Amino acid sequence: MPLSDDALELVARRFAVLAEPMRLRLIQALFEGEKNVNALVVVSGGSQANISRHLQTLTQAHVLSRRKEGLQVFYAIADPSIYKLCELVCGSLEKQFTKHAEVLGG
Amino acid sequence: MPLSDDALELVARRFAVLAEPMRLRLIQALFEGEKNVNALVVVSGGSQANISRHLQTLTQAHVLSRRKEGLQVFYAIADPSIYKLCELVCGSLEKQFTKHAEVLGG
DNA sequence: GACTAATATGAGCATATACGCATATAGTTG
DNA sequence: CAACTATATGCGTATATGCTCATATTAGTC
Repeated sequence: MPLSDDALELVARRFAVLAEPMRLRLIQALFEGEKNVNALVVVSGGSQANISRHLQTLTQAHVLSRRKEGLQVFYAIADPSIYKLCELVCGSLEKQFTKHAEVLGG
Repeated sequence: MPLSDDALELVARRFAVLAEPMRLRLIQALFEGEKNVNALVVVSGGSQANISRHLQTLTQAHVLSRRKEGLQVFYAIADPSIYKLCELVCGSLEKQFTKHAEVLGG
């Protein structure tokens, strides 16, 4: 059964949220566990403003969760499917390169 | 071990390729099996030019394969991980809505 | 070779969004 | 309340990309 137009839009938006290197870097950093904004700024190498915006995007998409504690805000992976998504894509890309290497190697 | 910047770019691009509703519609149509461009134009409801462009994007990303047969060009799913990717995202979105419904329902 | 059919592509436009800069808001401490 | 810290946001700009229209290319047919 095909997905409706609305469903396709949602799925597309979901992928779009994951389609930015900086956001992937943040997600990757959070694989280690919950972190506050400043820690994410440091580890990602981005500007505070930009990181804040990306975190907002990820949170609105329910990829991350947000927890306020005094002055700080802690973010964490909220959607466990993210782990498998990233694994799948990485695996697929690896296969692609392996094939490429085989072709190049003869 | 964190991914390199280059790897993150590749993963992001991979997600970006899947971040368009029209491309998802094409992929979904191809779940049934190989189809030529015209069939995809009809089923997707898009213009011939636009569909051709999207097919190019998907092929360059190695998501689809391309087979020429006379005047026609047949496209098919080349990367099997696409199935699981879509399943994962759909499942995750369903969970989100279920949760939402629970909250709304009390 | 002229004509037709199937697909691809060039050009231009409209929209989305990532980023930087500056500033606003929320919370803490003196 | 003033000063400070941590995070968020308004605004402008640059870039990317999806779409359309027209046309090019490729391949088959008479």
